[in-house]
Amino acid sequence: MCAVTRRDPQLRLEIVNAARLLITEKGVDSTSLADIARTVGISKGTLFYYYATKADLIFDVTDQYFDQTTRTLNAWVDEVHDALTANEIFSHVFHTIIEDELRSKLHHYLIEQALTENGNLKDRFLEKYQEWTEVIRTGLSRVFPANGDQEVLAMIVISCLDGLILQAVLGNKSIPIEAIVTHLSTSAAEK
Amino acid sequence: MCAVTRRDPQLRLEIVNAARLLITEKGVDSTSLADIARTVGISKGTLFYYYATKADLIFDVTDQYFDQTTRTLNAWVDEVHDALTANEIFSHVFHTIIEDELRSKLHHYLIEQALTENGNLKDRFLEKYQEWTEVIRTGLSRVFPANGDQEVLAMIVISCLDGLILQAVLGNKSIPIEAIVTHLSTSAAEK
Amino acid sequence: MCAVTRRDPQLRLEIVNAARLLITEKGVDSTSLADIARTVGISKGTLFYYYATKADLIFDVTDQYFDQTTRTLNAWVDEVHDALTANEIFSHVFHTIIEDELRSKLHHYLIEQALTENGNLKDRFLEKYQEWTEVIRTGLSRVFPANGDQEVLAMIVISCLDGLILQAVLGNKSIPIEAIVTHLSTSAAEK
Amino acid sequence: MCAVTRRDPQLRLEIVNAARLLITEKGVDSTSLADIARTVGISKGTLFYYYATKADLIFDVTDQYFDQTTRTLNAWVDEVHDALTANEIFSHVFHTIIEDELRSKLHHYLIEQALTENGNLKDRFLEKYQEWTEVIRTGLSRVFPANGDQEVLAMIVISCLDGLILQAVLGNKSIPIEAIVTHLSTSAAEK
DNA sequence: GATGAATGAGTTTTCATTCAT
DNA sequence: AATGAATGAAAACTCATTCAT
Repeated sequence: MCAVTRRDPQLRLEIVNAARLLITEKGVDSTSLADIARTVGISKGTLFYYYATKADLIFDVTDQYFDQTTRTLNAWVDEVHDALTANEIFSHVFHTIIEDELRSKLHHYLIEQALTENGNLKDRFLEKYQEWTEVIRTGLSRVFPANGDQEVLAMIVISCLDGLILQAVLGNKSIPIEAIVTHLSTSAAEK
Repeated sequence: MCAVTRRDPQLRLEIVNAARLLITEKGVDSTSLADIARTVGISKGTLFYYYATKADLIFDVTDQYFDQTTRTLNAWVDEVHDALTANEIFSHVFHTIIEDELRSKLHHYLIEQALTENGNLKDRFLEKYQEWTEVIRTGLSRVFPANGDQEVLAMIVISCLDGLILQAVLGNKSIPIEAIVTHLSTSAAEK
Repeated sequence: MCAVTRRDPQLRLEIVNAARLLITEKGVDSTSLADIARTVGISKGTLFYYYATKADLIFDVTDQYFDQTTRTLNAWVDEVHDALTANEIFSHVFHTIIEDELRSKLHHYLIEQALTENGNLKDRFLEKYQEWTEVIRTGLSRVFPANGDQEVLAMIVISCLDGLILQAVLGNKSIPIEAIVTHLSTSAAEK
Repeated sequence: MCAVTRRDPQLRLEIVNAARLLITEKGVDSTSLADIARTVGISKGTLFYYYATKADLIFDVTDQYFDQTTRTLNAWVDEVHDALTANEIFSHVFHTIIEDELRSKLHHYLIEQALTENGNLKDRFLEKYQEWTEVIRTGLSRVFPANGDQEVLAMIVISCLDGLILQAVLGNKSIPIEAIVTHLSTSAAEK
């Protein structure tokens, strides 16, 4: 109607949600625009009207994923307070992330897309990784005040998570999350 | 007739190498059999003569990758001896792995393929991860004898490596490898 | 949106007709989708838009053939009345069917396809044969009322027709249709 | 070795047998030369050495089939003597032919091939059909001496057989062979 | 005589994108 | 704004045939 709401934002959201759903199930390459259109219940023509190329749509899916991940991380950090031990926090975060198979798959499918495409998806991912590392660092600073190594520890935490996610997605059912968490939180405290 | 000389092994190797090269550059899905044939300098028919399906070819590429990775890991562990500190060993391994961008890309492209395909690639990856974890654990047991946490530490090391590789592949040029290595080897020693 | 007008029915019909024509000329296996698309004057992509697989298209060609055959048989039976002798009816039917070379070729090509493919084409053919036999039996019951052998005679008629069609398609120009018809109708009357 | 036995006749026979076997199972089009070579245990090169084209091989398969069929028919006719009734003979022949599913399939696959190819297979089939009709006529003349209609009856018998074979191959399990045979032999006798 | 590596023209199928309505 | 019919370029795969050894 008006210039601001060009292209019904509600439908736009539905498209992105459907795309994310299908990508999560099958990966970017195996998800066709016809699939997405069918899932939303619109025609391919309409889909094209909202997203001129598949890359544009993936862009928005990624954006949505980035925002959600960042919000989740921030929510965790906000919840950190004195009553919780480092071990408890780590344990909660590791379990939640590693056991969310759908999210993990999407994560890797989008990274794969970033590596393959020639656009700026790689840069956007890098930027996000820095942002997420910073959020984690902030959280760590509340648990272990006055410890110089927080940035390094944040990177270790994020890397470990990514690596464990990968194994979880591959089907590793016996990841010793508790032991890993204990090791990491102990080493953090001893610093 | 003779099973050993069936289908010129030299050409077979060339095909796998070309496939690995192209996959490393563009990913599995974006690498067509025509691309591979053209790179090797053979016809698509000949490629089919050597590999009846794309999956067969990917299988061998993966096999080759698995073998090389395992050999590299074993070589490192064999080199571990008293004169080296844990820090030195970790540093060497992390630098070598993280900075090998080609290998890292291939690693992720193959994992992506494992997640998407319906075959047994996931199982093969899982098996390899267990094997690699065990190799690392053996190495750690030489550096930190009589330490019960070696298995967990091995998983942390591998996960960290995977996570850092991912960021490296995405283009993160400022990974504080030394600091991370120091943190990990210190925490390992303190246990 | 509307199910009825989905995919221009006119073009759909043109495709089936072209497919039937080409199959009649060359058989199912020797008729490529590219041939059909070229004959209709559309792209292979458009052909796919109307028929996602070759099997789907063959299905419709077969359906059309079944319907036409059944209609023709029913029309004949409807025309049976007292003024006609059994010999006249048989003669008309045998001449019409045996001399329609195109129809006969299509018949055998489709049966061949039924024998080779793993789908349900065999079952559909069997069902149709039962239906056709029943139609013939109904016709016979009008010519030879109160004769218990009508079912057997119907099978003999259909089998004879199939066998003669086969020879006609192979090029036998001297099938003694009249003599055969006389023999069959006489034997039927004598029962 | 010598000019007469060029190309080991034994191997040639093995090739034809293997080809017939595979064609009987899957049809001509779905049987590749590689399949045949593999079944015989020779290379595709050797196969090509014996049969320069696939058509040549099919030619010999057909020849063999023609010879066997003619021999079988002749054997039946030779066995006809006074002690047997027409009904007994018909019954034996119909059962034997209709229930030999493999032979029936081969029969239709080869006819299909005759209709499709541009060679002289059609003519050869026609010739054989005339020969077979003549053999049957000879047999009938022993059972029903001094009956002018033997040629027509022979055609009816052959056509009926072809038609019934077709339905048998399609999977019709309830062909009333006895009733059909009785009808045919009675009508023959009444003439 | 026999081999099997190599080929290329062919097949069916897929799908992002375009565009007239 | 929305549609869906149409496209073309590409994909993986098949296989009869050729030919150097």
